[in-house]
Amino acid sequence: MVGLFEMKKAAEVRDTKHVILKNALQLFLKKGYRAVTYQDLMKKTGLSKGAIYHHFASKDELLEGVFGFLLDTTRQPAVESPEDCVTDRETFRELFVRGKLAQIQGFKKITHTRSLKVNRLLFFLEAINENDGLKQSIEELMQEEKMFLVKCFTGLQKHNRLPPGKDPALLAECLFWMLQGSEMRLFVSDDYNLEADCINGYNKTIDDFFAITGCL
Amino acid sequence: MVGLFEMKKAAEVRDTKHVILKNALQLFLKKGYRAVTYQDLMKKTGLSKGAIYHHFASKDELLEGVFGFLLDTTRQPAVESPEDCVTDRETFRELFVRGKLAQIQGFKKITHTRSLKVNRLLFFLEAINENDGLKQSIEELMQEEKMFLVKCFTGLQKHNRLPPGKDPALLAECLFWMLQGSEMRLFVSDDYNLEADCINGYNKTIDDFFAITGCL
Amino acid sequence: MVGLFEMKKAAEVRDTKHVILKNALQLFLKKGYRAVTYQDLMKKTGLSKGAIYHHFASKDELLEGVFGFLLDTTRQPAVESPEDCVTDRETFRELFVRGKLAQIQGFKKITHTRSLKVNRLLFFLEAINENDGLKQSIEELMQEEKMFLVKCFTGLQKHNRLPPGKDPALLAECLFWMLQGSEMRLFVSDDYNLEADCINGYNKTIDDFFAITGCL
Amino acid sequence: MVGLFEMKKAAEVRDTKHVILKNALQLFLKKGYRAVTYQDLMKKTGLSKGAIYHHFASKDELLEGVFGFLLDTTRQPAVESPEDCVTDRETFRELFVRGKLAQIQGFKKITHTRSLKVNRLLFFLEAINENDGLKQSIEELMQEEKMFLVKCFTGLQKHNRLPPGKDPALLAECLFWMLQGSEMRLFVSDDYNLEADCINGYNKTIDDFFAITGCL
DNA sequence: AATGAATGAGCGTTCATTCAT
DNA sequence: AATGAATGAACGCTCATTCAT
Repeated sequence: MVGLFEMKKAAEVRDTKHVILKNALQLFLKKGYRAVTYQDLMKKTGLSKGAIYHHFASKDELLEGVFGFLLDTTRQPAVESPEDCVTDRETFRELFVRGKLAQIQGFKKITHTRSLKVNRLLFFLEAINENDGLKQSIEELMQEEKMFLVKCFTGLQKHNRLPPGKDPALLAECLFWMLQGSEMRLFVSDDYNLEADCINGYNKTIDDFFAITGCL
Repeated sequence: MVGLFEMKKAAEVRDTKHVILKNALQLFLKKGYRAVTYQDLMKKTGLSKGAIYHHFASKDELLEGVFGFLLDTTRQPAVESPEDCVTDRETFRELFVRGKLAQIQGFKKITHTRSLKVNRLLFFLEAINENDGLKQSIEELMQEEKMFLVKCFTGLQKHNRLPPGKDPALLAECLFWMLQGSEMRLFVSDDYNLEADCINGYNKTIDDFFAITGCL
Repeated sequence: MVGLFEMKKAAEVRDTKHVILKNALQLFLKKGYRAVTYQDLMKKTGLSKGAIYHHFASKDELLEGVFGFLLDTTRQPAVESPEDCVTDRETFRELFVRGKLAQIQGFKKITHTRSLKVNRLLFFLEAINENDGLKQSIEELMQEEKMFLVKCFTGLQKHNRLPPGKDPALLAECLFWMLQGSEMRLFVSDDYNLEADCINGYNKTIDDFFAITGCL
Repeated sequence: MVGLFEMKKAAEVRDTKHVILKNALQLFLKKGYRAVTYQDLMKKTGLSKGAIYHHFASKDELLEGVFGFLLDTTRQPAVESPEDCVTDRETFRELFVRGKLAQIQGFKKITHTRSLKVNRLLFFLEAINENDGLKQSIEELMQEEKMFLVKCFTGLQKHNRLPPGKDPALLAECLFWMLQGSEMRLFVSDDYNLEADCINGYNKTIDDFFAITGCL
């Protein structure tokens, strides 16, 4: 039967591509993009150079593929109307942390890694430097996350959880940068347990933020 | 007797070393550490490979030298007792921004550059990755800056500028990460005027922070 | 019984082979033998690598096939007894040019190309270098053409068109090399219109030759 | 003494460069430009890849260097006023053949080779194909040679060695192409003794040409 | 007959480093 | 202190070829 045959072949192709992407991502995160060589890729994937080139015509194309792969596996599905779901600190925290957790778990599933060290940032910056398209993706990703926070704080305002006169948009932006900054801490620290440390970090940042701003 | 001749020679040595450090720093910031080759260094310094190797035995040693050079030229002299000088938002802002401005100007003096793009971060992360000693330096630097902020907020508390019940240490830490995060924005943005954009960024972050926390 | 089905299959085979030969020839003439890759061949033929290898077991075998194909399509049918047909310069010119024209048109039919630049020569020399069999073919071809010219000049002599005492064989050989040489001019020139420039070139060479030798 | 020292160093550099050029030329003539690899060059020169790249930044630059080297070593000094020296066939032949002989001997001195096969032509055509600058050089070279012949035939005309009504420029051009063509014969033939076969070839071509045109 | 995934040798080139001068 | 010729390992990439399907 033709159908089955072709499906099998297509699956194998996807498999090899997937093997390359997964292993390349792990290497890129561990050593940075430039530092990873085809030698490394060959050893890690068990494939020949030619096979990798058969699927990705250049290292840059591989970078794009890996980046897309990382975003696909990592991006949580957009939450519908956070401005309605979020009614207080706990619902906000739950929503936010749940999303991050899903991201981290997707990430762990493909990298089989517990630690990141500085290298996710390094990989991102190299990507930005090498490839203008990827730079855009990263900026869009940041914008998206900021908008999500604005909606959350709009929800909190609707339920009178903000101190009088506080602008939800301003609060959202401040929290966004604080989260960015404190995420850097993870990368600088030696090593960390992804789930525990990361989630704890997010929780602490949210608690601190609510404490210093007087949100409830 | 250390004659004039020896002094002249010593001065020349320091000169050549300085020429190498300055130009290497500019290149590292522009392209990242790994991407800079001895070819680049030769063209920029006008020296031969051998001359550079004469002063720095390897690329890694050069990296350390350049990093130390960057810190030396950049680090502002510690302010004595900020907890006494800082009495309100304006004295805090003035003190903080003055320090940053001094940093930026020292930086400009050696790099002759107005823009940084993403590459300061890239350079730092590469440095962290390549060389454990440098990683420590960076962490110490961050710790130092955090302590400075704690002292400032202690000063503010002494003058009743904090809302009741707010912990100066917590406020300092939150502002620290927010500043880190918002600095990232600069690196992601295409290009920026160091003095104007940077200082504006710091001012805006401080204003926002005082606005959302209710500090005066 | 050789059914319709088998005939159809045989025709298809010949078709595919023909497609490969035709396109390979065009590529070889355009870029030279060594410079043409299977990548190029795939793109031009629309076939897969495997398909090409199915019909030609190696690149060298393909070269032989293409060369034979070029000769087959290009070689004009031998003129019977030129020593009888050629009675003066005009009959000679007509006979010679008609043959060349047939060659060129056969060539155009398979290559769909108006220009050759240096590459026919390049292709021939590469062929000679790579494959001893092909070298022989080329030498035979040249010998054949020389003999044809000898017969023509014999015809001219029979009709008293040669100055007294001139050896038809010597005249033929001289014209042959002059034609070879002046053909080189075409390859060195940037580009040329096959029919017009080529035929004009032959006509001019013949005229010049008759002028300097005093043949009629 | 500084002068001697620097002269020695300069001589060594020139030596290495010369070694590379000489060996590269031999290889290019033997196998063609594309077919020669750095592997070949390393083996033949006894130098490392890096050393070759130190002197020639790319294969194309090496090609240019080799080509210039070939022309330099090969080009005979321009004869002054051939229109005066050439008075009859023998003075013409002597002048022409002497120049060619000098060329061949210069060539032998650098290549230590007796045979060329097809490859000088192949090398030239590849050079034309790869590098537009070289194409120009070759065309200029041909033009130069043609002009030289025109001057020779002008000399012959001045001494009444041409049949009445024969144009010296036309005769020169015809002979030029005949020489080109008959040189091709050498390249197609298996192998040949440079001095003997080449010079014999030129002599024969000249004799034949004088015979068929009636020049004296 | 035809596909295209996979191989592995080898390509031109770059690089940090060494060393005689 | 400084030069720059030379090294050799490794780089990203291309190629003709094989083979299971």
